Amino acid sequence: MASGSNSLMWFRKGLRLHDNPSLEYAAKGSKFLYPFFVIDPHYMEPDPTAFSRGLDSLPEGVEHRKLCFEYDTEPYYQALDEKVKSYASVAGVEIFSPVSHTLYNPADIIQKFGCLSSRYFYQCIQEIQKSVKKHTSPPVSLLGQLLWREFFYTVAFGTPNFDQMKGNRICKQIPWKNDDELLAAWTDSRTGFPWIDAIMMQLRKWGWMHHLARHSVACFLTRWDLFVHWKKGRDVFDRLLIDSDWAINNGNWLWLSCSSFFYQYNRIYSSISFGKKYDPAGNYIRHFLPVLKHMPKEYIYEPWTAPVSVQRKARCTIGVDYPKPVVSHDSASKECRLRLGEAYALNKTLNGLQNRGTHLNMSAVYAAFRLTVYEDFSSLL
DNA sequence: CCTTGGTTGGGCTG
DNA sequence: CAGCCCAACCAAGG
Repeated sequence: MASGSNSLMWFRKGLRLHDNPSLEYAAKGSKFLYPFFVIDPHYMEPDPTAFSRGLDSLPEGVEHRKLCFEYDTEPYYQALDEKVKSYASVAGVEIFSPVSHTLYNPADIIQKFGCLSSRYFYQCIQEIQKSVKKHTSPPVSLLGQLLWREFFYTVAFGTPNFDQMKGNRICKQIPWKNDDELLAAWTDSRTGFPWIDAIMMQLRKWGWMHHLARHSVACFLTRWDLFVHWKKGRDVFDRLLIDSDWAINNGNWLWLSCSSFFYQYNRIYSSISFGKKYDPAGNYIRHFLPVLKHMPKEYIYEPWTAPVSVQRKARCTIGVDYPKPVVSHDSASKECRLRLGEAYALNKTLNGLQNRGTHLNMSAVYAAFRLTVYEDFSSLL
């Protein structure tokens, strides 16, 4: 590109200066670089049909030779990029859009727009591991979490209708309930199961919770108790999580609902014993559900079992101050297992016709990981 | 064999 | 004897 030309740098998700090949390319040989960011309704209200101001807002008045932005595999951006390809050919603008290495990192930088490069983060982890004697390994380690990102990005991009049940060839077809009241109880922390309600409260208050907490509420909403469609929970997470990521969110809901990747539906996150294992005193529940603050720890995970005298002393009457369980756990979970068993049997007969189960193993994850050529970026440090 | 379960019962420690 | 850790078993689809 001859010097003296102008470049447009279109920031979408990756708002960062480090490891940003499109920004680097936009700056190279340009007389003027025009960075711009469009406030897109899609950011506020994820909706594939939402009106986008993306293209209408390209800065005018200046002749541009290059338009640079991060390539994005999410369907919303794929559709948008189609329009950009026609705009570019009319205007005679060169497009440069390398694959995204954006990482959503709410822990340190509270925002949604990926100020951290996954490749840079990978290098940081490598450096830290060199300096310590013992560390965990993939798949459960921090590095493992990066592998999952690459895996879900790869599968999501290669699977039509990845965010749907129907027409998604790796997704089990399961007759989920369409129960808006159960969904609302789950969303609004009114299920009567403190471990579940506390987690959903943290989601609404902080926009973030531990991933095993996410597993707990996803398991509860779908295959273990409420039998509500995983897409409904996916939408709530997508709207409320500050680190929401299309491929990872959908991938995990497919996983946790036993619709794909993982199928051992008898293996569950108990809404009572799972939290108790790590927090026997129930301090997490007390923090996010202050109404249960004075409930003795013997009852905090199952307050409906507390004698009335105990409830009165704790100033929390179940059914008045805090809801009774929205379902009877024993019969609800039994019903769920029955329905899943039937659905699985039916899916077996469908296999080969339309639905193909996907089995996950670590070698597939590593294969996806290698595609990202993280190793080439040691110079970033 | 598999990303991160639940339950039980034995054995150890204080 | 209480509290804790760990192994074994459970029930499973791809």
